[in-house]
Amino acid sequence: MRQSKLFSKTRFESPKDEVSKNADLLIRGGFIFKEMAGVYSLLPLGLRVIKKIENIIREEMNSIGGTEMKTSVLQNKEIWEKTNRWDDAVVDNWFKTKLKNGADVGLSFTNEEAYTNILTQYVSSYKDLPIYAYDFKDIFRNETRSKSGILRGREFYWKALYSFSQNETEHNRFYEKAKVAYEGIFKKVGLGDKTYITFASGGTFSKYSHEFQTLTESGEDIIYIDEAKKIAINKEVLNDEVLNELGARRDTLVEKKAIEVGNIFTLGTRFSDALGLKYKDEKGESKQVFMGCYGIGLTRLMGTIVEIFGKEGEMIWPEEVSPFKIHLISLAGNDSEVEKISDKIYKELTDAGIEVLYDDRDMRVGEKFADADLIGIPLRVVSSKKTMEKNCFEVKDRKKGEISYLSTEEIIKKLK
RNA sequence: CGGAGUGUAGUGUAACGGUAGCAUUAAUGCUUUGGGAGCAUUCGGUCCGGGUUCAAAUCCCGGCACUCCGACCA
Repeated sequence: MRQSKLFSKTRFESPKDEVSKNADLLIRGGFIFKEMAGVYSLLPLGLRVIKKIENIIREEMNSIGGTEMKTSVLQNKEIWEKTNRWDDAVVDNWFKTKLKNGADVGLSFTNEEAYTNILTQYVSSYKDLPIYAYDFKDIFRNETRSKSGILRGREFYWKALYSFSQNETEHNRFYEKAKVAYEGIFKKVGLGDKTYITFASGGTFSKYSHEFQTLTESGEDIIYIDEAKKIAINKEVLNDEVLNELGARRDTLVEKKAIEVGNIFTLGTRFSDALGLKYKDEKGESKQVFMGCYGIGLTRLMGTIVEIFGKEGEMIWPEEVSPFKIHLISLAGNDSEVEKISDKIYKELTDAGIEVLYDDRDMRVGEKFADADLIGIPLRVVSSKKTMEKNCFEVKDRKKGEISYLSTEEIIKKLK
């Protein structure tokens, strides 16, 4: 993409109404636009990052048997009354509205009811199970206080997968697979070494749920890490009994702040009971479907990546989620020869299937480099009179801080 | 929802109750071109509603919005 066609502009100064690093850098880089507290639009660059994350998650979900679909945002009150989650006294962060005919509808704050209800139509035999269905969706939560930029918004984008199994044994097998898939996701988006699988409170059907917590000072959660076991325990469930059970010792635990970037938990039959999701087993006996839930907030994940990799006035995206692979900067000035060469490498890289943000604007170097620092693409390629004379391009690995001089072919090779 | 703070141009900031200024952006021209360049000209603003006053960005009341701390986070 030619940067001259990118309508978003970087900002020299921090917005005065944001304190969190993620919102500061994402707004300054032109990734998001603040609509109101806790509500942000995704600009072209931000959407590209989200799509990258989305594809990473999609691949992992599909690899463990997930089937993608899309549930509606408008929700039917009757369904939620059956699970006792319509009443504001029970769930206080609903956004609710009315149809013209006066009927109440809600905007999805989660998806258990929708999936369970849909599947009552389609599941009748043990042969229909298991089912692993998921969607990417805008979710609405009427938080009393949104905070920390895009980490806790009133409207956000998430992935939720629901597993429907014949029984707990079958459920547990998938649950363990989901854990591995989640680890793969966080590794791929660049958070692997800072993200810990964390024991958290479970609910009716299991002792624990598992959260994926990424260590950072800007986190809201307190967790206790056992570095040797590579696990963590959420402060909310930490007690002697739990320590005993997990074989951990208090004196080896380290207290850390973290952001919950994902969670998986066992739902059991709570929703299938309430909504009548049953199947007939081999003997013709009626059984309740056993459920699990697996969530990741994509917008929160993007914010977390910025918290981890952002510095003052500078961002370096992990390669897998970077909006483009290469930031090509042309320092042509008035030199039409340099411009020709810049256009040429842009075309060659693009033709090779590489995503390039091409800074073809007529601006000074300082400004172009400052923009590149904010936009955060990890690989920067400069085309200038200097590089033209050397018959190559300057390639900077921004993460390592290394500069090399390569031909177009060598750059393509480097990215393959 | 409780507490604290803040609302001035697209952005960031000044102004004792007395001419709304500076920087940046944008526009035009000339110069400049490897880290937010220089000169000149131009455009653009006091959150909303009420009150006090000869006079309100400034004081008072109400509303709205935003930030932070706490509570909450299925």
